[in-house]
Amino acid sequence: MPAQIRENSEVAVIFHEMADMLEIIGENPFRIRAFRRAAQAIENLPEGVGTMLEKGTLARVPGIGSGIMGRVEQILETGDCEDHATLREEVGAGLLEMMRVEGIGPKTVKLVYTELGIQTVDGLEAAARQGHLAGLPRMGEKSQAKIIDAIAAYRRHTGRLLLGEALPQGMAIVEALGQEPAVEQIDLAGSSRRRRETIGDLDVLVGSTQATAVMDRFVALPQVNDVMLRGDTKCSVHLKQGGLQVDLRVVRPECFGAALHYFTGSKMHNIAIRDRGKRRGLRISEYGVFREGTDESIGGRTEEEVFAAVGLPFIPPELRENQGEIEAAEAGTLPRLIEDGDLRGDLHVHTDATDGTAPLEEMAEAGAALGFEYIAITDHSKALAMTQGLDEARLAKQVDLVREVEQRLGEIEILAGIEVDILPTGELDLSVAALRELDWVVASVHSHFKLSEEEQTARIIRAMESGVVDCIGHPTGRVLGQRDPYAVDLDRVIEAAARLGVALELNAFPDRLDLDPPHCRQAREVGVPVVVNTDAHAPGHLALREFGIYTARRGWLEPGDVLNTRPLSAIRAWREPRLPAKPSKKKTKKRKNP
DNA sequence: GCCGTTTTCGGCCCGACTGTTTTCAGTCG
Repeated sequence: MPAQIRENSEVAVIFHEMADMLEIIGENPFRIRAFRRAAQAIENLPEGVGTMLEKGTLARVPGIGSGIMGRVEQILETGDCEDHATLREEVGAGLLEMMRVEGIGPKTVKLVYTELGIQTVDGLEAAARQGHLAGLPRMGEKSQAKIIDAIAAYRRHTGRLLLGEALPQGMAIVEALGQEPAVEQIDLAGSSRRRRETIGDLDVLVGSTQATAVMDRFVALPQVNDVMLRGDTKCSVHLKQGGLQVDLRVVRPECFGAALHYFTGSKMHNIAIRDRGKRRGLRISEYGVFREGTDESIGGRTEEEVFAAVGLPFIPPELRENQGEIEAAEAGTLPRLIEDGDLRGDLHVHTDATDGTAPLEEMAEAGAALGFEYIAITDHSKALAMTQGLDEARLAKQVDLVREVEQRLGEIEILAGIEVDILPTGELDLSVAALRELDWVVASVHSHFKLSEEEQTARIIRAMESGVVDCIGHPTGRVLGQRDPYAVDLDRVIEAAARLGVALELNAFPDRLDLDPPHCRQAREVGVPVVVNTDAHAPGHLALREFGIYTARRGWLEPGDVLNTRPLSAIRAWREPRLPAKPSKKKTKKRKNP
C-alpha cells in the first residue's frame, strides 16, 4: 500500500478504535463522534497526514482540532497515542470485534462483559447457544437467536461488494419494483448512488402513498432470499445473489427529495447540511425542511428544494462526502463533472494477440458500435510471458494489421499502441526506438510489487523520463478486495507527470478503479491529464467505461481534465512536443492528422 | 473533542424498527 495511504489509514484506525472503546465504556457521545469524524477526515486526506502536519495544513481540516493534532503527532512519532494505549488495556480486542456483529452495539458488549465476562465473538456465540444471554436484562429468546444468526452472517460475509457487482443488482430491483403501480418515484440511494467503489448494502427509496402495496411487491421479488425486518415504511431483505442486503424505504411523494438526499448521504455530508440548516433556523429531516419549532414543510419534494433551502445549488451525489463540495457550491465553483458521453475513445484495449479474447477487428468494431471516434490497441509486451506479450517483431506486424483494419473498417481511428511493462529498474520492456514509432504508449507495472516505496516510485518516474510513455497504466496496481496497492509515493509520481507531460490512467475495470478519486483530484489540481480507459480484454468490457466515469466524477474531474474527451488531433498535439527526436536518416512516413 | 451568522461556552442530525417492555433502550443508517 502506498505509504501515505497506509499512514493515513493506520492513524485513522487508532481513532476509530478509540471511538469504539469510548462507546463501550460509555463516554460522552459527542466526544465519541468527534473521534469518528476525525478518523474519517484523516482517511480522506488528499496527502499523507504527516506531510500535512508538517506543512501546517492539517489544522485547517474540519474535524481536526488541537486535541486530535496532538494525538496525531504522538502516533506518528511512537506508533500510538497514550490514551489509546490506556483504553486498549481496559477494553480488549475481542470486545472491539464483537461490535462488528450486526445488532451488537457498545451497550450489549458492555452488558455481556460485565454480567458474564464474555470477551470474544466466540465466547458470545457459546453463551448464546447455551442460553445464557436470554436471562440478561432487556434480552430474551429472540435476541439470543438473532445473535447466533448474526454471528454466522458475520463469519460468512465480511467484505464489501464491488460497485460493478452491486450496481447492476440495484438497478434491476429499481426496474422491477418500478413496475408496481403504487410506486410514483423510485431511485437508488446510499453509497451506490454516490457510486462508491465498494458497496456494503443497497438502499432503495420509493415515493408512494401506498407503502404496504410497495413493500408487498418488494418482498415478493424473485431476487429476494429472506426478509430481515419489515415495518410500516422500512423493509430490509437479503438477495439470493451474493447475499447482498437491500434496505427499502417508502416515503410520501411530497418528501421524496428530502428523503433521497437524506438516504444518499454521505453521513458527513448530511450532518454538514443539517448543521447549515440549523444555523438558518431550519430543521432538515428525511420528511422535508421545516422552520424550527413548526411542522410546516418549506421544501422536500425534490433534492433541489433541500439544497435551495440552505442557499446552495444542487450538488451531484458523487461529490457528497463533505470534502469541500458544500464550500464549492457556496462559492459557485462546483465542477461541471464529466459524463459518459464526453469520452471520445478508449486508449487501453487488448486483443487475442496477448491475453484478450477477441481479434483486433472485433475490438475496433465494438468501439465503433459504442460511438467511439478512436481506440488504441495496447497489448502486453514480452516481459509478461504468461500473456504471450509482444516482442518488437510481433509488434511491428500488429502495427501493420492496425493500419489494414482501420482502412477496412473506415468508421473508427485505430491507434497502434502497446501496454509496455515497466521493468524493475524502470527501463521499458521494449526499445525506446520501437516505442517511438507507435501512436500511443501505456506503461504499467505488472511485476515486483514488493519493491520498497523509494524503488517503486523511482522505477515509475524513470519510465516516464523515457519521453515515449504517454500514460501510466493503473498507477497503484490495486485490485479491490484482492491486492493492496504497491508501495508508491503518488505525490511524487503526479509531480513528475506534471513536469514530464505524461498522463495518468484511471482504469475503469470495476476491481481496479485506479487512480482513486482523491488522486484524480490531486492530478486535476496540478494539471496532469487523466485518461479514462477500460483495459478491455473482451468487446463487452468496453462498456465498463461507465465505472471509470463514476470514479472520475468522484474525483471532481471535468471533461477538460480527461485526455480522451479530446479529439484525436488534440491528443497528438499534446504528446508530440514530449517525444524524443526520431533518428534523422530513417524517415518513416507519418500518418496524416484528420 | 470540535466549533463559532448562538464565537471561547454550550451546544453537537434525526428518525425507524425490534424486542422487551407497558414506556423505552439499543441499534442502525
